[in-house]
Amino acid sequence: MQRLASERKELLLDRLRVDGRLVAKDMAAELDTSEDTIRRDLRELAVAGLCRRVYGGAIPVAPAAASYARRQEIATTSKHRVAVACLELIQPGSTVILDGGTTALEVARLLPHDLDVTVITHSPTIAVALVDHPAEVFILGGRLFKHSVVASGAAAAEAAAQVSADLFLMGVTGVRPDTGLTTGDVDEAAMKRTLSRRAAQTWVMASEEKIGAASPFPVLRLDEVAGIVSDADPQHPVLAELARADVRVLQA
Amino acid sequence: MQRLASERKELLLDRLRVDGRLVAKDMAAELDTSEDTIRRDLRELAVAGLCRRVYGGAIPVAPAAASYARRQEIATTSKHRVAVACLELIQPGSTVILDGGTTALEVARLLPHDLDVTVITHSPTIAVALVDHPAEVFILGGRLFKHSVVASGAAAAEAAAQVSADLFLMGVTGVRPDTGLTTGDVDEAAMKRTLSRRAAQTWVMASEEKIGAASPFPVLRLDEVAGIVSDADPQHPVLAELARADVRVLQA
DNA sequence: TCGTCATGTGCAGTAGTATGCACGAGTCGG
DNA sequence: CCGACTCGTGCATACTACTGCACATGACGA
Repeated sequence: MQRLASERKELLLDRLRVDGRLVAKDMAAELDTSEDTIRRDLRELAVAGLCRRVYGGAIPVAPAAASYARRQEIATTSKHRVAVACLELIQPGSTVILDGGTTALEVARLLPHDLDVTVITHSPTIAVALVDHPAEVFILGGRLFKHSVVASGAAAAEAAAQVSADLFLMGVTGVRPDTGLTTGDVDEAAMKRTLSRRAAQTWVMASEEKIGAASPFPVLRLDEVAGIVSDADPQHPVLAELARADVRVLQA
Repeated sequence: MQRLASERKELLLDRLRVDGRLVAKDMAAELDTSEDTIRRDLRELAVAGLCRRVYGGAIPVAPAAASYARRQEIATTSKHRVAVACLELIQPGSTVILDGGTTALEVARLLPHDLDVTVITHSPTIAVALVDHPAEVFILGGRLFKHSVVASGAAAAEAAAQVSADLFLMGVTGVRPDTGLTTGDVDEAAMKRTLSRRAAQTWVMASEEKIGAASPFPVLRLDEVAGIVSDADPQHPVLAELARADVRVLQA
C-alpha cells in the first residue's frame, strides 16, 4: 500500500500518543517499509519537537514542566526589583488578584505580614506560598495548565467572573508598543483578560527581559492597563516609546 | 516483550518512588535482564542525580538534598504505606478526587507516570506536586483554608458540585465505629461530604494513628464509604470492630 | 518529448551503542 | 578471617544509527 510520508508520520505520532512508546523495527514491519525510513521520520519529528528519540525507537515529548521548577527557583534580581515595586501598589485592606509566574510569586513572598490584604489567584503555587501569610486567600479553580502552573480554561474563566478586586498584578511575556501585551498561550491570554476586567486597575509586571519582546498571543493593548512596573533602564528605547504613548511606567 | 532502555530506567525510578529502595538482583529477575544491565542503568541514573547507589541496589536521591521545609513534608512511613496501597484503587483511565493532607500528597507523588488518570483536587499543594505528572489536573477553587491548605467554603462546594469522579480518596483525622469518620473543621467536613457525593466510590486513607481517634466534626458514617485503607495492625481492636461492622478494610 | 532537478526511499557499509559474560577486586556480615 | 555476595572492567556479540549512494518517481521547463 502506498502511503504518503506525512501520513506515516501522523501514524507514528498516533502510536506515540496511544502507547507512549514506539519501536522503530516494529513500526517498519507494521508499515511495511524500511527501518531507515522510520528512523528518518523519527529524526525529523524529534527535530520538530514532536517526539523524543531513544535508542531503539521513540517516546512522546517529555512533559516540559521541569522547566518551571527551574524558573521558579531563580527569582532573578530583576524580578525581585519589580516585585518590590509592586508592593507599593497594594493598599491596606484592598483585594489583589495575583497572576501566575515567578514575579507574582516573588510578590507573594514579599508581602509584609502586617499588610491586611485579600489575595485572589489562579496559581496554586502562589496559594501555597501564602499559607504562612495572614492574608485571606481565594483560589480560582479550573484545569491546571502545566506549563505556567495556573488554573486555566473555561472553568477558570467562569470562576474569575465571580470575583472583584481593586488591583490585578498581571504577568506577561512581552511588552511592545506595537503588539501591546502578549503571552505564549491563547487560554492564558483569555484568562488574563478576564481577570483584568474583574479588577479596578491592572498593572503589568514586566521585568527587564520582557520589554521589547513579543509573544504569539495578544492579551491587552497598552492603553487598557493602568501602567507597567519595570526595572528596565528608563533610557531604554522601548520604555521611551511607551512614555510617548502615555503609558504610565512605575520604575522599579 | 521488547523494552526500550529508557522505559527500563523509568520503571526503576518508579520503583524507587514507590518502595523507596530497589535491589539490583530482584529488578534483574523482574525485568528479565541481567544484573549488569540494571547496575549500568543505576549508575547512569546516579550520575544524572536521579538516584543514589548503595551496595546491592539503589535508593532515591538523598533526603539531605531537600531543604528543611521539604523534609518536614516527607510522609511518615505509615502514610507512605497507606499511599502505596491506595495506588491499587486507581484504575487506568479513571478520574480521581484527591483530598488534601499529607497522605494524599504522598499518593500524588507516587502516581506512576505511565498511569493515565485525571486528578481533581482542592489542594493547591497537590496540584503543584502533579505538575511533572502527565495526568490531567483540575483544581477546585475557593477560600483557602490555611490549616489544611485546601480550598474550602461555599465557593469550593459549588465548584465541587460541577465535577464527577470514579473515586474519592478522602483523608480524615479520626476513624471509630461509634463516631464514624471525623475531622477537625466544620467546613472541611462539609467539603468532604460534597466530594464524596461526587464520586462513585469513596475510600478513606487512614494511617495508623487515625484508627480509634475521634475529631469534633463528623464527616460520614462508616457505611457511607466503600472502605478504608489503613496500615494498622489487622489485630487492632478497632479494626476488628470495623470488620464486624462489615466495613471493608484494605490492608496497607 | 526530453532532460534535469528535487525528493523520497532502500541498500550497503561503517560507526556507535547496548547487553551479557567472565574475571578479579572490593564489600559485607558473621 | 572467611565465604558469599556485589561491583567494575574488558571484551565479544548483537543490535541500532548514521552516511553516502543508487534508483525511482514526479514536477518543471526548454
